[in-house]
Amino acid sequence: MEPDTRSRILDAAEELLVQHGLDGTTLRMITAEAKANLAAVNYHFGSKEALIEAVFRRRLTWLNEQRIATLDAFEREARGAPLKPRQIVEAFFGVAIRMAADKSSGGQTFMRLLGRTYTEPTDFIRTFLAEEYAEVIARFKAAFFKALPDVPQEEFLWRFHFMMGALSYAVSGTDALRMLGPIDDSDPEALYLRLMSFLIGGLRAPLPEIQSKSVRKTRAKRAA
Amino acid sequence: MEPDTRSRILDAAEELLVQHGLDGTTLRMITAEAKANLAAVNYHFGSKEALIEAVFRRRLTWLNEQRIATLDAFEREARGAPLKPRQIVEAFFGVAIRMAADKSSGGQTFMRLLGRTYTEPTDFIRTFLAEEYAEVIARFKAAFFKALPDVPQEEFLWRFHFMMGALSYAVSGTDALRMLGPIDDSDPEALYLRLMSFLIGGLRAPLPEIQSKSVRKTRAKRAA
DNA sequence: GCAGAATTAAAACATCTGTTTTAAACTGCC
DNA sequence: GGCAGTTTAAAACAGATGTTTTAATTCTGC
Repeated sequence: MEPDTRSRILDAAEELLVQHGLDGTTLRMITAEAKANLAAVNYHFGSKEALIEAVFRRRLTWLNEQRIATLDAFEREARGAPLKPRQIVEAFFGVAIRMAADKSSGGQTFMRLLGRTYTEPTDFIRTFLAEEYAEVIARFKAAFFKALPDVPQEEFLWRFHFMMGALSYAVSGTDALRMLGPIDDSDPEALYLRLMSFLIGGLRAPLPEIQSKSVRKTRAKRAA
Repeated sequence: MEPDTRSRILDAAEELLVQHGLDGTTLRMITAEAKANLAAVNYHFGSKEALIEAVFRRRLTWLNEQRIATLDAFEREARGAPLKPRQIVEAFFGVAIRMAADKSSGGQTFMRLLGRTYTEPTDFIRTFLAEEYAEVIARFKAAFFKALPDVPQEEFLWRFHFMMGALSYAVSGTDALRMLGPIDDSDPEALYLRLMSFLIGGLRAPLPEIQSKSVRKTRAKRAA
């Protein structure tokens, strides 16, 4: 209860949002948890939407700065040479999962919230995410294309998307995971290693032989 | 408008649920879309929860039957020998993504809904999903352990979880994907090939060297 | 110590939610 | 044709939601 009302509301909102989702979390739940008055949300943030945006911005800005800083460090070290795929994956996904592992700073809660919201954006959160991600995505696309020039752009974008999905589930909490059976998720370092192996394996997998639709049709005809 | 009220409600609900989520979809939205009366939902299904459950059950039961049937076919063909990992991935994830690609039967809508709901289960939907998945998970776990006896169980469960995440994003619609840049998602067959490559690459990646926490501590001490 | 601003508190607002009730319309069957 | 059961229609219900209003309280600079 020590911090000021505004911070208490942010923390409570973050915690509750990851548990109950954007629509499922009410202002009354938040203010009760934060031991603040109901009207305090609209006073400090203006609206529920603005509060949610503030919850995201607080952590996401920092996360993406970390990603870029890590990428910068690797590139400085490489002196113009392409990075190893492993380094790029580390800078983007490794940083994220380390943040998720950081219980003390509340990063765990946030990463679950982010992964959860990513596939179900409300209109206002979608535009917000696009802004917040624009720079970091441009940087990582460039780094990847430089590191793996033989991988077509489109192929890479899909793989990046798949990797985001794996990351999301990795940090999404264990409800879905427990369905698979008894499993230990208490070791964040182990999770980090597991996810990195998986992602790099997927990223470096042999390219599928994709033919354009028109080619497929032509060949099908010829075969017939 | 041709089919009966009950079916119209199911279709409308499925469509709206994937767009607005479980809480974000109201009965009034559903009945308006279905051109039915508000009370028809409670008349035909009893409650909103029961309607949602019906939406899931209608497709999920069929999907999991398909998965098991495909696995059965492969195992019959193998005559007791372990399946190839590629076959098992095909039976579980390939079937799912093919269902998602099937626009005519509404499978596309449903797979997006499923992927979206998987990480944010309400209590009632969590228990429902656990029931509905129990058999199929047991079957696939067994098949995988037989095919890859060198992979520790825990490692495999995590990878399976990651693969579910990749599948989820693969079918989750393209809002998140478009953030990455202009990309063509109109070819379901290409998506299928891409995802399969990625999944198998991740599944067969080198195992990470994970030490137990206690070992890590010991080594850290020794190094100091 | 006090005026003025910033913050908190409490109550009320209109609106929307899922559900229920009541009545009307339809359907199949003798 | 008329009557049972089934389905739709329309209205109303209690409760919850985000927001606003009004008043009290606390904080800040002088």
